[in-house]
Amino acid sequence: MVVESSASAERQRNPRGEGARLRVEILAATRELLSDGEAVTLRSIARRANISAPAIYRHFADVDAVMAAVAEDAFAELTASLIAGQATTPVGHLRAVCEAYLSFAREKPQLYRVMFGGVWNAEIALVTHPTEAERFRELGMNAFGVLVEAIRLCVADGSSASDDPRRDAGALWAGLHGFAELRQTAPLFDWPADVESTLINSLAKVSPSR
Amino acid sequence: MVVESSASAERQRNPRGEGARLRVEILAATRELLSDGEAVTLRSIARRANISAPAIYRHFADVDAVMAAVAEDAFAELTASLIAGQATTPVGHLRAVCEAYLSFAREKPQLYRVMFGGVWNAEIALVTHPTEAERFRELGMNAFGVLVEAIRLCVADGSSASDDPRRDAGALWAGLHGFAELRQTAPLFDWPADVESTLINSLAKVSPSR
DNA sequence: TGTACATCAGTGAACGCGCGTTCACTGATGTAC
DNA sequence: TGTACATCAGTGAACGCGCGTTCACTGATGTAC
Repeated sequence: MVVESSASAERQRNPRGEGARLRVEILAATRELLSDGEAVTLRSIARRANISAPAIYRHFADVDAVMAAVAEDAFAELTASLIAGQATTPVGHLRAVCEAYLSFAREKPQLYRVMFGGVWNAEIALVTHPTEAERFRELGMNAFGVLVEAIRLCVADGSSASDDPRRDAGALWAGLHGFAELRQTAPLFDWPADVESTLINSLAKVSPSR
Repeated sequence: MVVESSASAERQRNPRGEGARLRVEILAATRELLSDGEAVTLRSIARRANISAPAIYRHFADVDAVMAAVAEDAFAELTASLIAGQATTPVGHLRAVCEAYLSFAREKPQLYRVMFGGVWNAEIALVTHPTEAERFRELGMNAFGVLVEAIRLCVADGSSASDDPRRDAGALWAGLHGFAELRQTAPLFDWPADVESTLINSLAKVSPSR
């Protein structure tokens, strides 16, 4: 049984200038709900963060604003994880980037869906929050740029036959996204073991390794 | 203003043996909500179908059962549309299949998401409705089989260099799905015009046409 | 140094809403005699 | 042929719930004098 009013007994208020601390606690609580696969509502966030529901309004305009902040952090994490790998060759780097992308999607599926899965309806957001939509486009382009650059390095190196890295990176992104999502959505489908390498080899036009 | 109780004034009850008629009206109402982008709830379905909410229970166990029936119909439609095209060559057929897939996803995005988008959480359904999950696997396999067969025909014809049509069809499905979804989710991304043909040419290993 | 006060982080009660689900019912229609 | 009755498609009121949002408030803490 959840007793919402017990919050005050367990929390102690943040000191004066540091109300911003609650902001990060709210975001952390939202992430927890997502990773536990639970429903994200303003009230469920408040319960997780052990605060009363109205306290969220001091930090966010509404529940969409919370989700936007979560998504923004997630984009930064994704981009960081894409470039985190160490590789000795351009092709090795490209493979590491793709693997990092799929790992992110597999390990944080709900978070991934907030970013790319249309949970947060893009078409509506485009109309109602044009500034935010543009911000996410930029964040997405940062991540996409890593992929384009990885292919470009392979081309420069002679290991990719791509004649249009941006187009091929777009197709590869589609392939990785589709694979990441369908693996979740259609787990009963008997996925061939080498779909990932097939996507990379065919779309980035590199030769199979080993 | 919606007056729910006016339903009886406008509808006339189905005759005795034909209560099943309401079943198809319920499914049609659900499809309308989806294509209008409105929320699908038991009550919203009832409002659309111009019946009272409890009337749905005579035909479906719950709202999930309605969605399952909608998805089932949609799979049949998708498979039918994939094989509807007339083509003179195997490669032409393959391209027509892929185009039909993307058209379905573009023209009925919400319906497509019910089938593949994880709106209807696959992992949970797997546990709670194992029989239904298996049923959907079969329906999905029917559609997928069209793609595999299209590549096989190209191989037989000498126009595809695929050495594993099932694997390449899996990768192509991922690519088409990812492209279909991201085009919706990330409309601000400046998609290259030829992503579709790049996916087909590279993953089905056929040479560019014209 | 002591005290009055402004600030501000957060609470708790309350609201109206739409939801899924239940229940007893209604009333037209087909059927049995 | 007429009538009583069973069937059955669908209604309408009611329930408890969780939701987002509002509002007046509380009470600890830093600051001004």
